[in-house]
Amino acid sequence: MPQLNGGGGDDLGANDEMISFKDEGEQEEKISENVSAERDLDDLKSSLVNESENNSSSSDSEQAERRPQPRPDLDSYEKTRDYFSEALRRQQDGGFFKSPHYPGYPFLMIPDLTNPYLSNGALSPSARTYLQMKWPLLDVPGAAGLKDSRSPTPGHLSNKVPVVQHAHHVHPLTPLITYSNEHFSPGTPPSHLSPEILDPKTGIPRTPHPSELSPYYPLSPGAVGQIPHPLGWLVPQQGQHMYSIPPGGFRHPYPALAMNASMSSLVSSRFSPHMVPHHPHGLHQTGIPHPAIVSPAIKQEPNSHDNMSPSMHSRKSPGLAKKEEDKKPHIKKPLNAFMLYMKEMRAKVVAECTLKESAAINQILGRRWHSLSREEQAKYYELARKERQLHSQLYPGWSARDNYGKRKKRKRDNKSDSTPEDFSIRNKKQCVQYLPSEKMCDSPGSSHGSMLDSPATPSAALASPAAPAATHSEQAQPLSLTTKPEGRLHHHFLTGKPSGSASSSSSSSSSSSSSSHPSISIPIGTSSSHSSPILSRPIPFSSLHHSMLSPPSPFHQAALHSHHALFQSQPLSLVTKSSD
DNA sequence: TCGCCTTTGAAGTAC
DNA sequence: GTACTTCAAAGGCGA
Repeated sequence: MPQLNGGGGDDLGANDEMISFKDEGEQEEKISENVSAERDLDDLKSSLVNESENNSSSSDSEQAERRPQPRPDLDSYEKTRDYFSEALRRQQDGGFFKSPHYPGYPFLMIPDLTNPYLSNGALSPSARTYLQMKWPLLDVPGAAGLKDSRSPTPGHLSNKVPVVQHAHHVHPLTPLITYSNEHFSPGTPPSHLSPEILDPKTGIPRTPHPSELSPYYPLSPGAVGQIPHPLGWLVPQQGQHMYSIPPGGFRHPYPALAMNASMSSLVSSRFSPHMVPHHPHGLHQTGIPHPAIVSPAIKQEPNSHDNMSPSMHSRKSPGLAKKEEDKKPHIKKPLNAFMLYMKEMRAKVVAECTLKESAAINQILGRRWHSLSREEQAKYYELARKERQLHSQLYPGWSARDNYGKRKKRKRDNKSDSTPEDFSIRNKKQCVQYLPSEKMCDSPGSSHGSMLDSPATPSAALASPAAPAATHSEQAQPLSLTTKPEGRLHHHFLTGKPSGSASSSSSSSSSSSSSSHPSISIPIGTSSSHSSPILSRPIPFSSLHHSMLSPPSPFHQAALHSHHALFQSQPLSLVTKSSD
């Protein structure tokens, strides 16, 4: 499969071309991409991306200092991730701006990321090498150093690692999740935390092995953000976090994780009072704060005194509960595969097309997502899966339901209650597309849609890289043409759920609706597609870069070909919205 | 200032 | 089991 580059490369994220941003490009383009175009593009992207990124972060040092950081502690692991990914990317590519598969998840690219540690608990050579390569500036201890987790890195730093990572199973997301933002719980980190560290797999508390403590967190990203650091450019720029920690971060169930930039102070005073987890009710055995925790302040007020978990709140009396509900930290949902992908690729897309509107960008990303190879998607699914796992571990009692109604107003509620007339009106309103019609921007890829639906075992899918394109085409059920766009309203309408298809992610018991990728729902003429790629506001196509439109990748072509019979007449337009 | 727009996926509710 | 809803990120834009 052309898109697959050496499996090994994958792991390291070296195969930049897997999904070249310009996948539309044919080989010739690819060649050029790799050479001059890439350079140009890199320059362009770098400048653009940096510009945008730096705008927000402008110089880390500067911003870190002047920016009011209302919640310095809440460093987004995401931003951190981005920074590091970028840094890593540059480091790895020698300055070239390539697109790793997981820029945001550099560690995920560690070969055998699932087990970077040797049986004896020591970091595996490969992992170590990886770390050193990826985080050279982070002072990754050498073999010996790694073992001595305490020496290079403060004990307080080390203790957070285990929180996220299990002894023998380093969570790929660990690095992302700025548990670094975490705080260290005071005192005797290891000893005190050890009992709280749960083995992700077993759920049994375990004592972190020294070797697993510091290696990945020689420096907490968050801390980096605050400390003038040579890695300034690595420091998270936008103060946003994927999972921010509530101001009272340490009061929430997972105080230990709350460490972050603000924690810089920690560096000096590790045991600042607020850092000490109150851990009142033993909400969480792990005492792990998670970036997903967002204080209501983020969107509301950061004053929550209680760090009670939602579940805790639920136990309170209605009135009180409601009141506290406003204060309680908002634990965000873990990002799904697409979201992860979006976060990673958004900057690139923005850089390439200069588009700023997320709606348009998301359309592009959505198409590109479909154009991703199975393996590539699998990686994101895997990441998402792990993130969910981690999230569930961190917030055992959390439920997506907890966030229901948190939003001020549900967008487009009309969806459910809209009448046909409404649709009609809406359709008229949406007569303009953000993106050009399928012809222009739609890629066949979009037609075949995601090949994987949260595969239960993405890794398994990956495990068989040998799978020929044909296989892909088979699995890649083109059909996701689906329509998610239309799907919103009736996406199940034709859904033929993939029987057992690639189905479902491990957790995907619910992959239900969305997992119906393979479903063949051709929205032709369906007016219901309010979620079609059609936007009310037009975006000049001129602003779109050709590369942004998902191009037919070989894989897509294969898929299309195999399904030609089915789709020949339906090239896939994502949506043929009946706008008339 | 707030909500919508858009995307996919996960998880929830409702039937 | 199916269908539908909500939320997750993002940032420009309209009201």
